[in-house]
Amino acid sequence: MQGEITISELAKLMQVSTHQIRYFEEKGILNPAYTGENQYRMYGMDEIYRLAHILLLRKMGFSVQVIKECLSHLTAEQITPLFHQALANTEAEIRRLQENKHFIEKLLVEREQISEIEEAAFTIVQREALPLTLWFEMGATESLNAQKLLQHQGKIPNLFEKDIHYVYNESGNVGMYTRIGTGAYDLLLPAGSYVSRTFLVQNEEQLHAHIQEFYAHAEQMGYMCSGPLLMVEKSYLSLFTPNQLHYELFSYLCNPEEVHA
DNA sequence: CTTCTCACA
DNA sequence: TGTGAGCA
Repeated sequence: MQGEITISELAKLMQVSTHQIRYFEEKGILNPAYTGENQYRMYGMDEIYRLAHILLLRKMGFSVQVIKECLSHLTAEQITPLFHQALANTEAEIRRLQENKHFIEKLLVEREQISEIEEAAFTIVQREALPLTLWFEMGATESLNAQKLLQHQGKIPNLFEKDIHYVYNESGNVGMYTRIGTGAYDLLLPAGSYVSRTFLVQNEEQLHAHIQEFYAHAEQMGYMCSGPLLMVEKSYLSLFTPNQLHYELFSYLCNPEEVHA
Protein backbone atom coordinates (compact mmCIF):
# COMPACT_ATOMS: atom_id res chain seq x y z
CA MET A 1 0.00 0.00 0.00
CA GLN A 2 1.59 3.18 -1.13
CA GLY A 3 0.57 6.48 -2.62
CA GLU A 4 -2.97 6.56 -1.24
CA ILE A 5 -4.74 9.81 -0.53
CA THR A 6 -7.14 11.11 2.12
CA ILE A 7 -10.82 11.72 1.67
CA SER A 8 -10.46 15.48 1.23
CA GLU A 9 -7.74 14.98 -1.37
CA LEU A 10 -9.97 12.52 -3.23
CA ALA A 11 -12.85 14.96 -2.94
CA LYS A 12 -10.81 17.79 -4.40
CA LEU A 13 -9.45 15.52 -7.16
CA MET A 14 -12.93 14.41 -8.22
CA GLN A 15 -14.71 17.70 -7.60
CA VAL A 16 -17.18 16.33 -5.06
CA SER A 17 -17.76 16.81 -1.33
CA THR A 18 -16.23 14.59 1.33
CA HIS A 19 -19.76 14.13 2.54
CA GLN A 20 -20.79 12.55 -0.72
CA ILE A 21 -17.87 10.12 -0.65
CA ARG A 22 -18.83 8.92 2.84
CA TYR A 23 -22.44 8.73 1.67
CA PHE A 24 -21.43 6.38 -1.17
CA GLU A 25 -19.57 4.27 1.39
CA GLU A 26 -22.61 4.10 3.65
CA LYS A 27 -24.64 2.93 0.64
CA GLY A 28 -22.05 0.23 -0.05
CA ILE A 29 -20.77 1.35 -3.43
CA LEU A 30 -17.36 2.81 -2.57
CA ASN A 31 -15.07 1.51 0.17
CA PRO A 32 -11.68 3.00 1.01
CA ALA A 33 -8.59 0.94 0.14
CA TYR A 34 -7.98 0.82 3.89
CA THR A 35 -8.41 2.91 7.00
CA GLY A 36 -5.31 4.04 8.88
CA GLU A 37 -4.40 3.92 12.55
CA ASN A 38 -6.01 7.35 12.96
CA GLN A 39 -9.29 6.02 11.47
CA TYR A 40 -8.70 8.11 8.36
CA ARG A 41 -10.05 6.60 5.12
CA MET A 42 -7.36 6.18 2.47
CA TYR A 43 -7.98 5.80 -1.28
CA GLY A 44 -5.84 4.46 -4.15
CA MET A 45 -6.15 4.24 -7.94
CA ASP A 46 -8.81 1.51 -7.85
CA GLU A 47 -11.06 3.70 -5.74
CA ILE A 48 -10.44 6.71 -7.96
CA TYR A 49 -11.58 4.77 -11.04
CA ARG A 50 -14.52 3.35 -9.14
CA LEU A 51 -15.61 6.80 -7.95
CA ALA A 52 -15.25 8.12 -11.50
CA HIS A 53 -17.58 5.37 -12.70
CA ILE A 54 -20.08 6.12 -9.94
CA LEU A 55 -20.11 9.81 -10.81
CA LEU A 56 -20.61 9.04 -14.50
CA LEU A 57 -23.62 6.88 -13.71
CA ARG A 58 -25.01 9.52 -11.33
CA LYS A 59 -24.70 12.08 -14.14
CA MET A 60 -26.81 9.79 -16.31
CA GLY A 61 -29.47 9.97 -13.64
CA PHE A 62 -29.19 6.51 -12.09
CA SER A 63 -30.04 6.07 -8.42
CA VAL A 64 -27.37 4.85 -6.04
CA GLN A 65 -29.33 1.62 -5.68
CA VAL A 66 -29.18 0.97 -9.44
CA ILE A 67 -25.51 1.94 -9.56
CA LYS A 68 -24.81 -0.64 -6.90
CA GLU A 69 -26.28 -3.32 -9.14
CA CYS A 70 -24.49 -2.03 -12.23
CA LEU A 71 -21.17 -2.22 -10.46
CA SER A 72 -21.73 -5.66 -8.99
CA HIS A 73 -23.67 -8.36 -10.74
CA LEU A 74 -25.18 -6.82 -13.89
CA THR A 75 -23.88 -7.99 -17.29
CA ALA A 76 -23.38 -5.71 -20.28
CA GLU A 77 -26.59 -7.07 -21.83
CA GLN A 78 -28.53 -6.17 -18.71
CA ILE A 79 -27.07 -2.68 -18.57
CA THR A 80 -27.83 -1.71 -22.18
CA PRO A 81 -31.59 -1.14 -21.70
CA LEU A 82 -30.82 0.98 -18.64
CA PHE A 83 -28.69 3.23 -20.82
CA HIS A 84 -31.49 3.53 -23.34
CA GLN A 85 -33.79 4.57 -20.51
CA ALA A 86 -31.22 7.14 -19.38
CA LEU A 87 -31.07 8.47 -22.92
CA ALA A 88 -34.86 8.83 -23.10
CA ASN A 89 -34.92 10.54 -19.70
CA THR A 90 -32.32 13.13 -20.64
CA GLU A 91 -34.10 13.79 -23.93
CA ALA A 92 -37.26 14.46 -21.93
CA GLU A 93 -35.29 16.78 -19.68
CA ILE A 94 -33.98 18.66 -22.70
CA ARG A 95 -37.55 19.12 -23.95
CA ARG A 96 -38.56 20.41 -20.52
CA LEU A 97 -35.72 22.94 -20.57
CA GLN A 98 -36.57 23.97 -24.13
CA GLU A 99 -40.15 24.71 -23.08
CA ASN A 100 -38.80 26.67 -20.16
CA LYS A 101 -36.59 28.65 -22.52
CA HIS A 102 -39.43 29.39 -24.92
CA PHE A 103 -41.65 30.58 -22.10
CA ILE A 104 -38.98 32.97 -20.83
CA GLU A 105 -38.48 34.31 -24.36
CA LYS A 106 -42.22 34.78 -24.70
CA LEU A 107 -42.30 36.65 -21.37
CA LEU A 108 -39.62 39.03 -22.58
CA VAL A 109 -41.36 39.65 -25.90
CA GLU A 110 -44.71 40.31 -24.22
CA ARG A 111 -43.17 42.63 -21.66
CA GLU A 112 -41.73 44.58 -24.58
CA GLN A 113 -45.24 44.80 -26.03
CA ILE A 114 -46.75 46.02 -22.76
CA SER A 115 -44.75 49.21 -22.93
CA GLU A 116 -45.86 49.77 -26.52
CA ILE A 117 -49.56 49.49 -25.69
CA GLU A 118 -51.32 52.78 -26.09
CA GLU A 119 -53.47 53.48 -23.07
CA ALA A 120 -57.16 52.81 -23.70
CA ALA A 121 -56.71 52.39 -27.44
CA PHE A 122 -59.05 50.33 -29.56
CA THR A 123 -57.22 48.83 -32.51
CA ILE A 124 -57.90 46.67 -35.51
CA VAL A 125 -55.62 43.66 -35.54
CA GLN A 126 -55.05 40.82 -37.98
CA ARG A 127 -54.97 37.37 -36.44
CA GLU A 128 -53.93 33.99 -37.64
CA ALA A 129 -56.40 31.18 -37.17
CA LEU A 130 -56.15 29.96 -33.58
CA PRO A 131 -57.11 26.44 -32.52
CA LEU A 132 -58.32 26.28 -28.92
CA THR A 133 -59.19 23.41 -26.64
CA LEU A 134 -61.91 23.69 -24.02
CA TRP A 135 -61.00 23.68 -20.35
CA PHE A 136 -64.52 24.03 -18.97
CA GLU A 137 -67.64 26.19 -19.23
CA MET A 138 -69.49 28.26 -16.68
CA GLY A 139 -72.26 30.83 -16.53
CA ALA A 140 -71.28 34.22 -17.89
CA THR A 141 -72.06 35.89 -14.58
CA GLU A 142 -70.01 33.41 -12.57
CA SER A 143 -66.41 34.20 -11.79
CA LEU A 144 -63.41 31.98 -11.68
CA ASN A 145 -62.78 31.08 -8.04
CA ALA A 146 -60.61 28.69 -6.09
CA GLN A 147 -63.33 26.03 -5.90
CA LYS A 148 -63.70 25.94 -9.67
CA LEU A 149 -59.94 25.71 -10.12
CA LEU A 150 -59.98 22.72 -7.78
CA GLN A 151 -62.86 21.04 -9.62
CA HIS A 152 -61.19 21.33 -12.98
CA GLN A 153 -57.61 20.81 -11.90
CA GLY A 154 -55.19 18.75 -13.91
CA LYS A 155 -56.84 19.13 -17.31
CA ILE A 156 -54.51 21.92 -18.39
CA PRO A 157 -50.83 21.55 -17.56
CA ASN A 158 -48.98 24.76 -16.61
CA LEU A 159 -52.30 26.62 -16.53
CA PHE A 160 -50.86 29.84 -15.17
CA GLU A 161 -48.25 30.02 -17.90
CA LYS A 162 -50.92 29.99 -20.60
CA ASP A 163 -53.12 32.55 -22.31
CA ILE A 164 -56.58 31.76 -20.96
CA HIS A 165 -59.27 32.52 -23.53
CA TYR A 166 -62.75 33.37 -22.22
CA VAL A 167 -65.26 32.88 -25.01
CA TYR A 168 -68.69 34.39 -24.31
CA ASN A 169 -71.25 32.61 -26.43
CA GLU A 170 -74.87 33.37 -27.31
CA SER A 171 -76.36 30.98 -24.77
CA GLY A 172 -75.09 33.07 -21.88
CA ASN A 173 -72.17 30.86 -20.97
CA VAL A 174 -68.47 31.44 -21.03
CA GLY A 175 -66.08 28.77 -22.21
CA MET A 176 -62.53 28.74 -20.92
CA TYR A 177 -60.08 27.71 -23.59
CA THR A 178 -56.34 27.41 -23.93
CA ARG A 179 -54.10 26.74 -26.86
CA ILE A 180 -52.53 23.32 -26.57
CA GLY A 181 -49.65 22.00 -28.54
CA THR A 182 -50.98 19.41 -30.90
CA GLY A 183 -53.76 17.92 -32.90
CA ALA A 184 -57.43 18.19 -32.03
CA TYR A 185 -59.17 21.37 -30.94
CA ASP A 186 -62.66 22.30 -29.73
CA LEU A 187 -62.86 25.76 -31.25
CA LEU A 188 -61.12 27.44 -34.15
CA LEU A 189 -60.93 31.22 -34.10
CA PRO A 190 -60.91 32.22 -37.76
CA ALA A 191 -58.08 34.21 -39.26
CA GLY A 192 -58.98 37.78 -40.09
CA SER A 193 -59.63 41.22 -38.64
CA TYR A 194 -60.53 41.77 -35.01
CA VAL A 195 -61.25 44.87 -33.01
CA SER A 196 -59.08 44.65 -29.94
CA ARG A 197 -58.22 46.41 -26.73
CA THR A 198 -55.70 45.44 -24.09
CA PHE A 199 -55.69 46.72 -20.52
CA LEU A 200 -54.83 45.99 -16.91
CA VAL A 201 -57.17 45.68 -13.96
CA GLN A 202 -56.85 45.23 -10.22
CA ASN A 203 -60.25 43.70 -9.56
CA GLU A 204 -63.37 42.21 -11.07
CA GLU A 205 -65.34 45.47 -11.12
CA GLN A 206 -62.77 47.16 -13.32
CA LEU A 207 -62.88 44.16 -15.62
CA HIS A 208 -66.65 44.36 -15.99
CA ALA A 209 -66.42 48.07 -16.61
CA HIS A 210 -63.98 47.44 -19.44
CA ILE A 211 -66.26 44.85 -20.96
CA GLN A 212 -69.21 47.27 -20.93
CA GLU A 213 -67.01 49.95 -22.42
CA PHE A 214 -65.94 47.58 -25.15
CA TYR A 215 -69.52 46.80 -26.10
CA ALA A 216 -70.42 50.50 -26.07
CA HIS A 217 -67.47 51.39 -28.24
CA ALA A 218 -68.25 48.66 -30.75
CA GLU A 219 -71.81 49.85 -31.02
CA GLN A 220 -70.84 53.48 -31.32
CA MET A 221 -68.31 52.84 -34.05
CA GLY A 222 -70.77 50.69 -35.92
CA TYR A 223 -68.52 47.64 -35.91
CA MET A 224 -70.62 44.77 -37.09
CA CYS A 225 -69.25 42.45 -34.46
CA SER A 226 -70.20 38.90 -35.25
CA GLY A 227 -69.67 35.87 -33.16
CA PRO A 228 -68.77 35.79 -29.49
CA LEU A 229 -66.86 38.30 -27.44
CA LEU A 230 -63.41 37.02 -26.65
CA MET A 231 -61.23 37.79 -23.69
CA VAL A 232 -57.68 36.66 -23.02
CA GLU A 233 -56.10 36.65 -19.58
CA LYS A 234 -52.33 36.53 -19.33
CA SER A 235 -51.85 36.08 -15.62
CA TYR A 236 -48.13 35.41 -15.94
CA LEU A 237 -47.57 38.99 -17.11
CA SER A 238 -48.38 40.14 -13.57
CA LEU A 239 -44.78 39.23 -12.90
CA PHE A 240 -44.00 42.64 -14.38
CA THR A 241 -46.98 44.52 -12.94
CA PRO A 242 -47.78 43.30 -9.42
CA ASN A 243 -51.44 43.25 -8.35
CA GLN A 244 -52.63 43.80 -11.90
CA LEU A 245 -53.99 41.28 -14.34
CA HIS A 246 -53.49 41.58 -18.08
CA TYR A 247 -56.45 41.19 -20.37
CA GLU A 248 -57.22 41.61 -24.01
CA LEU A 249 -60.79 41.95 -25.26
CA PHE A 250 -61.45 41.36 -28.91
CA SER A 251 -64.18 40.50 -31.31
CA TYR A 252 -64.28 39.31 -34.90
CA LEU A 253 -65.03 41.89 -37.58
CA CYS A 254 -67.16 40.70 -40.47
CA ASN A 255 -66.94 43.99 -42.37
CA PRO A 256 -63.41 45.34 -41.89
CA GLU A 257 -63.59 47.20 -45.24
CA GLU A 258 -66.33 49.50 -44.02
CA VAL A 259 -64.37 50.24 -40.87
CA HIS A 260 -61.31 51.21 -42.84
CA ALA A 261 -63.44 53.42 -45.11
C1' DC B 1 -7.41 17.77 9.44
C1' DT B 2 -10.51 13.61 10.43
C1' DT B 3 -14.47 10.95 12.58
C1' DC B 4 -19.43 10.33 13.76
C1' DT B 5 -24.42 11.44 14.38
C1' DC B 6 -28.46 14.16 13.84
C1' DA B 7 -31.61 17.03 11.71
C1' DC B 8 -33.27 18.94 7.44
C1' DA B 9 -34.57 19.68 2.44
C1' DT C 1 -29.76 12.19 -2.48
C1' DG C 2 -27.48 14.59 -0.43
C1' DT C 3 -26.09 19.09 2.94
C1' DG C 4 -24.94 21.66 7.22
C1' DA C 5 -24.17 21.86 12.28
C1' DG C 6 -22.04 20.30 16.11
C1' DC C 7 -18.92 17.30 18.59
C1' DA C 8 -14.73 14.68 19.79
